[in-house]
Amino acid sequence: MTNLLNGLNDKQKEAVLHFEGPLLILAGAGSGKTRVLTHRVAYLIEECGVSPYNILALTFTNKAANEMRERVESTVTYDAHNVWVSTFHSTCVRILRRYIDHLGYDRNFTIYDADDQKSLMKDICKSLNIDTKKYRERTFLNAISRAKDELKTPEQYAIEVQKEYNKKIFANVYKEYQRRLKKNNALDFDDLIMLTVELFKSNEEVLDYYQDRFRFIMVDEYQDTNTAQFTLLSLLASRYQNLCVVGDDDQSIYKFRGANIYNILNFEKVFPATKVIRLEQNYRSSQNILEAANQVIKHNSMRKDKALWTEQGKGEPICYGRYDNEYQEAQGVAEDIRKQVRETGMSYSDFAILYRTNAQSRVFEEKLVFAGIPYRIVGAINFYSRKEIKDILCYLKTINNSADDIAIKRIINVPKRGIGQTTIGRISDFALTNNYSFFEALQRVDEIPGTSRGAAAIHSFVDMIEKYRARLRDNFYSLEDLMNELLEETEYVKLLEAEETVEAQSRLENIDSLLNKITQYEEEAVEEATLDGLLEDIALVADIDTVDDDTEQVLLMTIHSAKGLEFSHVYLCGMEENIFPGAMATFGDDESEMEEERRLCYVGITRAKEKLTLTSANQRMKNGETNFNKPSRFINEIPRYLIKQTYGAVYKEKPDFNGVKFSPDFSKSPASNFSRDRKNPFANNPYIQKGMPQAVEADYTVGDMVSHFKFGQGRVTDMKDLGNDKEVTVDFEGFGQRKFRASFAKLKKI
DNA sequence: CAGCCATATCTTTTT
DNA sequence: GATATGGCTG
Repeated sequence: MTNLLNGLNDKQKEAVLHFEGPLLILAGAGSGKTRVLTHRVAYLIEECGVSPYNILALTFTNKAANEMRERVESTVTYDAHNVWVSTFHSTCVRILRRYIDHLGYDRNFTIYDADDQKSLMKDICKSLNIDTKKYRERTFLNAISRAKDELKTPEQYAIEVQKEYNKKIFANVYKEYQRRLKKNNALDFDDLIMLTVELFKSNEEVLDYYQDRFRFIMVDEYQDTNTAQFTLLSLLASRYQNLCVVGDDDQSIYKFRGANIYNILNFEKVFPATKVIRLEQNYRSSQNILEAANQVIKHNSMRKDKALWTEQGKGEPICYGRYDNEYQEAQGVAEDIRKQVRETGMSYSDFAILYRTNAQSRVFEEKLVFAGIPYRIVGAINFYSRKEIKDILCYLKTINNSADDIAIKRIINVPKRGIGQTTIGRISDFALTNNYSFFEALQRVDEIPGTSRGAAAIHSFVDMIEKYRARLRDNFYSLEDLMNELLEETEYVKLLEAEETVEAQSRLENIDSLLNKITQYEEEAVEEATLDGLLEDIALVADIDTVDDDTEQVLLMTIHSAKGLEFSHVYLCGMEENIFPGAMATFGDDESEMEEERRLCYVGITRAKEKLTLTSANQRMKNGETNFNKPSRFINEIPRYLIKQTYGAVYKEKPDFNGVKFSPDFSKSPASNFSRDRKNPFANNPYIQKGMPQAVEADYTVGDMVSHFKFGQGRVTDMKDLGNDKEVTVDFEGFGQRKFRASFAKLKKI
């Protein structure tokens, strides 16, 4: 008992010692919430006699679940593995695998990822004659996802929007989408939650069983729950009312995914007996970092007022580096990391580079490779969404679930078998009119007119799939053998080997990793290793789940992915208006969007333990356009005395831009906030006087000597007219020939 | 049917 | 810049 409370502060102890009834823990960043949760699990088991079997702990990522499971197992002395620690989605899959037949689905259902959803939506738009130029697939999918977050069925959705004429099409699409999912025996991510709720609501015995099983429920990152998840929790907890949720409204950053902030703000209203405990002492960050975070988040109006404090010292100042462009920014960060590692002996794993959008990772990757720094990019392209991996998984999905049209269509002609778009179209139409699945239509290919050319290939494809199905059904071989034989028979590997390119080589390596994953799954499977178990394992992993904290590598990821993690040194990069906060939040008319961006900034800042570095670039390429953005407003929201502007090398070297001095106020960059496009680079440039001809006038010409701030003196050897600009070629002493845009290079005639 | 090139459009953020 | 689509040719 005593060691359960060792080293905990009074508030933490109070939370750990809470036994029955609803509990809301408002836990600020770094306030030791995981510790509280695990110790409370131990307390319930060891002091209150609760069976581990009756405890459920829910998280959002597998990484968080694994960490909590490990900590529970090392804290609790017996039977800890019986505690159900899992993500919302895995929990629901587990329940649905047992009972989904009550809802008219088959128990070996497939889980669709974003790619599969999009393919399905494409098919639907085609068959409903919807112009995807006018309405993009994503638009529908987003609307459907939001509806499901709110537990709205297609029928309810249709009733709700019947007065809005332009929404009618959405209702139709949603209805068709859901119909096709069911026909394919497939569920999307949102279905996992929504259908579990539906199951509980429609089936008293099932609900009864789980209510009794999960007598004590704990939820991490509660601020990110949506309405469906909240309903799920209320249903489960309604009998015993032992629901303990931990969250921080200041860290709510998933509104776009349907997170409902009122779940946390109104928790006490829904559960009137709630005990509320606030954890405000931070154990993670230095005082300077915490102060910066507090000051930034203070600018939000829609929040529960609170302030984190720490007993730690002030620590290092927050550094701000301002660079000319994103390449210099990345180089500056890479150099800084290398310097720190060399001088202080820190490990590369102590560093994280965080940014707002995945697109920003590319330049960092380039510079880290060049600097020889080991790194790992989290997110961006998930391992399982690589082409070769998806192809092979779709073979497995096809074998597992014959109703999954999307999977079959993806691989029916991969590798090339001479089954083209027209043939697939004919089969698809045939399937639709006769209400067959795509695979059933393939089996009846001889009845379909106009498909004779591909018929032989289709027969052998069908035979192959059926062969694997039969062997798997008869337990003929392991998943590993299955996959090896599949790779052999389809010649997938052979064809890649024949390519002899670097790209093919990396694809082959990825296939090897997938094979390893399969072997590992079979070895570690708790219950029987099955094909749909494997596919589900794969469908529900996020990229962040596979990150190993002990590997010597710098981590690069979005701030969203970094939630829940901590690092000694954090670089928050791309701190510019229109990047962070993003343009959507700035130009939208919804103040709450800006507040969400600010919370995201708060999350980013509070990831840092010892040192925080902010960077911005004056100029940045976005969607093939060069943008000039002001430094982020969030930088200005941090008190100046906390910030040390360090290696803004360019800022020092070039104190002016087109002759206008930089203001000492970070935000008042003269060249701020206009963007230019390729065709008309000066359209929005405030430095081009109105009425002036748009073409750039240069006071030098071929043969003239000019000077450049970096390369020194040189002779102009060529000038090419680009319409609105000129390309100038200069031969420098010592640097050779360089090409410039006259508008950018500030060349002076001498 | 497959492979190549031109073009359009785009970006938040993810289980 | 990168990716997805559409049209053309062999």
